Amino acid sequence: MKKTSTPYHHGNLRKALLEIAVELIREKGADALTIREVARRAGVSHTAPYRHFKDKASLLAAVACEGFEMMVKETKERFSEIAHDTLARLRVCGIAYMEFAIHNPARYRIMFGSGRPHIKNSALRKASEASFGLLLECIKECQKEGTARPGEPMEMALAAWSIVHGFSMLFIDNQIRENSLFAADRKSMMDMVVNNLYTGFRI
Amino acid sequence: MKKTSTPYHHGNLRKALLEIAVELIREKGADALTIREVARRAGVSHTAPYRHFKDKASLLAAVACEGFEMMVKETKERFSEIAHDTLARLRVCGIAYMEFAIHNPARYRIMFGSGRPHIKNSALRKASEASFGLLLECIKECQKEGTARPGEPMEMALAAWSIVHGFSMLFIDNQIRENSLFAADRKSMMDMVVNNLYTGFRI
DNA sequence: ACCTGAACACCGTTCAAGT
DNA sequence: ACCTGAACACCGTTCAAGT
Repeated sequence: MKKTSTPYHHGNLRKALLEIAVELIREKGADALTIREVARRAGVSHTAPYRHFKDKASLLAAVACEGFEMMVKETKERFSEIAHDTLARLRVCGIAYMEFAIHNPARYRIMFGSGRPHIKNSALRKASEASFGLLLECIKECQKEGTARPGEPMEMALAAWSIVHGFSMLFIDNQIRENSLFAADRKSMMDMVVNNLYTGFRI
Repeated sequence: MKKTSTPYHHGNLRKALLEIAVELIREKGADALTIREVARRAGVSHTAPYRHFKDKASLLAAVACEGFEMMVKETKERFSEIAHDTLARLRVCGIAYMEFAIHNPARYRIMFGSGRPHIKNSALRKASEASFGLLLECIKECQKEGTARPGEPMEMALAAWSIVHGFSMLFIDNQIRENSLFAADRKSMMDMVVNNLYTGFRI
């Protein structure tokens, strides 16, 4: 009756822990993410997670890392669905970013979590830079084709990142929705954001 | 030897607790903000704070509230220092916002803290709306004078808020500085942000 | 009114010990 | 290798009791 994986060993505890962590945050908020509760749900002792993650911060870093990878993947999928139009791609870059944040608020908050204790995690850094790189490339392509004004691409990417990140944060923290000052729905608010960045305030 | 305030009663515990809370976050990060540690530093039992704040979230809400009031005050002070130039005021609105965030990162993070548990606090909401109102008025004035393009002011204010909030968050979470992709200093990065919003990406 | 101390039900982390 | 249980030093919150 012995298989390669026994009932005693959990098989893929690491993966299970990550899934449970996200579940937990989604269900009960960031404060409910407790290493002991994750272990409980996994049916494992509260010290078992320490075999897979150095500490709580490392668990959070892993969740964040997955998040950036998901974001990049989703954005690329959208790219392949549209014609090769540089401006459309730039727009998709922003929209996909905000939609990811809004659809995965718990995870997104961890990705940019307070006090960034886990930023020195190198896998996480690499994943986050890949996401930024996508944006940067889009801007450069637009400039090459003449659909965006000339200018330092890095500066423009920073502005673009700021606006989509700012909107996402404000939205998921209910700083916008509950204000009731904004009548518009999600979709049109996201359009507003990218349109305003493209058009600017100048006359 | 009896004065109006005895050594037994603390006098102004509430105020002291708020100050200590900010100190604590600045020194040791958000995780170190513990109601027990605040009480310890105030030289008071760990349950005394509950006389002044319903729970930890209420303490945080009070800290956040003070923050918005400080931000509005600082922005208005800058207004009075410059000529009455609508566009300059709009710019100052953004710069003052980002500078407040960067100079008070701990407090700023609480103001937009994860999971907004205290947003239903009405004093906090009022203070935050006052800050947004300032921005909204600036935009309307610019439109009246023809220094900003026409358009729904609310939408434009949301875009402006998003970009300065996004930049502030990215900066204080070291998502920008440690990237080392950006050679620029604080001051010129903030200029970049407002310039990009004003100019836009269009040709 | 304002403050205290004990108590309760939790945490994260460590470490010797088990299979 | 992987997991457990007890232990340590903490939390937030409640509540009867003191001045």
